Amino acid sequence: MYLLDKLNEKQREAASYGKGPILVVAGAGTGKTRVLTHRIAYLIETGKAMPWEILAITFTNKAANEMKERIAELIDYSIDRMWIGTFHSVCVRILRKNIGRIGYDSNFVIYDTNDQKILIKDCIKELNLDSKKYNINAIRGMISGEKNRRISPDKYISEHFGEFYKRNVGEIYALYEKKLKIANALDFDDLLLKALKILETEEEVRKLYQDRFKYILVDEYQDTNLIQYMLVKILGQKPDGGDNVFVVGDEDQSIYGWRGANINNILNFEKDFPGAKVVKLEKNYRSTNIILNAANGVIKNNCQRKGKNLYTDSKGGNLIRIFEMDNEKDEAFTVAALMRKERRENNIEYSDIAVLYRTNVQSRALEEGLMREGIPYKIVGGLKFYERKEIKDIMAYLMLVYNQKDNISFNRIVNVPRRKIGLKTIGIIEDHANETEVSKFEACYDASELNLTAAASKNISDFVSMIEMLMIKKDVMPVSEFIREVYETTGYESMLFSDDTVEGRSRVENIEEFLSAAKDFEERYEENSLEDFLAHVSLLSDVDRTDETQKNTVTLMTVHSAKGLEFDTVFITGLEDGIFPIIHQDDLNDDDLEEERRLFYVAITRAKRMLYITYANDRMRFGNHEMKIKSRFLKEIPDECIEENQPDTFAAKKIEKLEKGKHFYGKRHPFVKNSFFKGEDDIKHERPRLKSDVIRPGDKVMHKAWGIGTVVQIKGEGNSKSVLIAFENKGVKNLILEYAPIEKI
DNA sequence: CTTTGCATTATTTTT
DNA sequence: TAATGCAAAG
Repeated sequence: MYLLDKLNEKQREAASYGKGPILVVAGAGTGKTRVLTHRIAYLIETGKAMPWEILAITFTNKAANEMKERIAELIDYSIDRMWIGTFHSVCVRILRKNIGRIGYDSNFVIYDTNDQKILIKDCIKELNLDSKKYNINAIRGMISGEKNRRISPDKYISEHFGEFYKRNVGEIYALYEKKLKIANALDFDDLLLKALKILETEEEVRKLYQDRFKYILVDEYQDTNLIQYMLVKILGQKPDGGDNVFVVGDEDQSIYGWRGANINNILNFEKDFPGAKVVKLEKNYRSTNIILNAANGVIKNNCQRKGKNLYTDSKGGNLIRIFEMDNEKDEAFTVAALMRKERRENNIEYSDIAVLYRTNVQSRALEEGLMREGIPYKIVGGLKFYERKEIKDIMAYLMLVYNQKDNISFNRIVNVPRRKIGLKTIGIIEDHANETEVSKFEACYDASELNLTAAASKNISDFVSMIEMLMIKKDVMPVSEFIREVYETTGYESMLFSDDTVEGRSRVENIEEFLSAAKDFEERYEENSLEDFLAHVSLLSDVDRTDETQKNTVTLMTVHSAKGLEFDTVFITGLEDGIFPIIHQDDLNDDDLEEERRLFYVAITRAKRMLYITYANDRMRFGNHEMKIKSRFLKEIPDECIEENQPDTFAAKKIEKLEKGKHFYGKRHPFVKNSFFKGEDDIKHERPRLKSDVIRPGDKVMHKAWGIGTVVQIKGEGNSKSVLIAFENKGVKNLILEYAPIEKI
């Protein structure tokens, strides 16, 4: 069939497989997305399924969108009614329709990690427990873990009744669940759990979806957890008794064990789904032979794997260059210098370059280095737009208007902007809410009967009427307009406008950006109600959130975020023992080490052509200098793939210069040169020069000495290109483009 | 009721 | 280092 012509034999075998369970073991870069999209297209084109009879589950929304686009190119049918999304978004869809059956209202809200923590904190306080001994993050993790093992609070308490600490954790867990229920809210785990529960207990619903989804496809199967496995299992069951699931994954890329993902889901697939077919894709189309050999050399040290060896037709490739650096600032500088070199010598666009690291904190030093060096970059997951206060506040308004039981959102905004509703007023409301077992907003209706001052009572009722007005408006306005309405009528806008600081202004800008994101959402999706928007925003992953409009910038991200992506040139930074592999508290068990190794394997296999690895001898952590030794993983890369380097001459010269120079900064350790880039003058003349193609007559430029000017004319070619610039008050100057300290503005 | 300042503590990875 | 929390003062 022509559709499958472009696939290799193995890929075709997988894509055209008939009914029954099948596992496609797809190594990195072996074309698994291709197989998935072609299989879906194949099922539709051959009449085996209609678009709405297909359910495809991806790891991120971005992956889902890309898959939709690719499928749309392959087939003539409309894909609108095809379900493609993450486990979480698919479950939300199921829940909106059916959650009434298990005692929730269909207008539930989704609580993110941050909301969870607030809730847990409230629980600890309410139970009069010592907040020092009960660590919120740890407890959040424990609750999530128990939920995913389907252990109820009661069960947990009875299992640990003799253990004081754990019993109390159980009490926190119980209260946490109760509070969620009162708020008609679900956390991330609940989205999957409640959907599963409905499918298990409601036969009608189960039959409906089992019937509807004739074919189920799951990507990144190695990162599914117990609940996700059960969802796949139950949805995949067909009337004829067979399981109809098509899963794609790679045990060597299982990197979410800490989140409950179970590598055994993929390792035991054939046991779990009797009669399963297994197809292995081992031919790699992404990386050079050298990079593949390095990756194979590393991953073969793992035991938890079925074993496979990636190969490629392409021969050779560039050696992997490994750099030993003094500290993280040098590391950043060297990365920047090498990037510029790649661009200059190999014509590599910045957008084809990625810098990967193990932990998010490492991005800071890199960011500073790139900024100083004038290399455009974007950070995935770094500064979280949707976690900024102003965005969370507006979101809280939206959530409260949507679901008046949402106590977390209520707390967030009752008094923002100031409405003279203080802690004691809220306390009284809260007590009343607890007594009568209603939400705080609902408790506000009784404000006049409570022991409040007249003023407080009035303030509360004004607040209530404002929210009620918005509740009416939400149904008659498009989301983006409605959000603006909220922004204005709640007084949030005037609050921001009255703040004249830089911070205040950037908040206004952020809100504007948020509004345009809402507008964009409204135009892009057909299901674009407030409800859809709220779910959409809650379920965005870091990769989904990154600004795609910024072109030609390098990308900085964690290795986790890089899963599924590829770049021409990749830098893996911080290859130090204790950082990568990360060691938490002195212990690193074998399972953890294997996961770290898989993570390193994922990092290596992101690179298509060129791979750089760096490590620093001294890294600043918690404001202290720490001595580091190079990662044990580096020894696992076969020698013949590596070229060990000192920083290249460009950087080395610079370091030398600074060493004997006067730039010794740092308050606590004056003897360590830790502010490498503070030497402004040294940097300035090595800044990237303006490329002639980015500057045109009419452009405004900033010159270091002469200030702002306008480009009049560009003369000459190549290196000798010169530019005529008219400066304000300084006359017209002729400058050699290559050396001129000018920046476009 | 709000703001300020000092002290403490946290860093894996994220839907 | 930077973010958060708590106490004290305005």
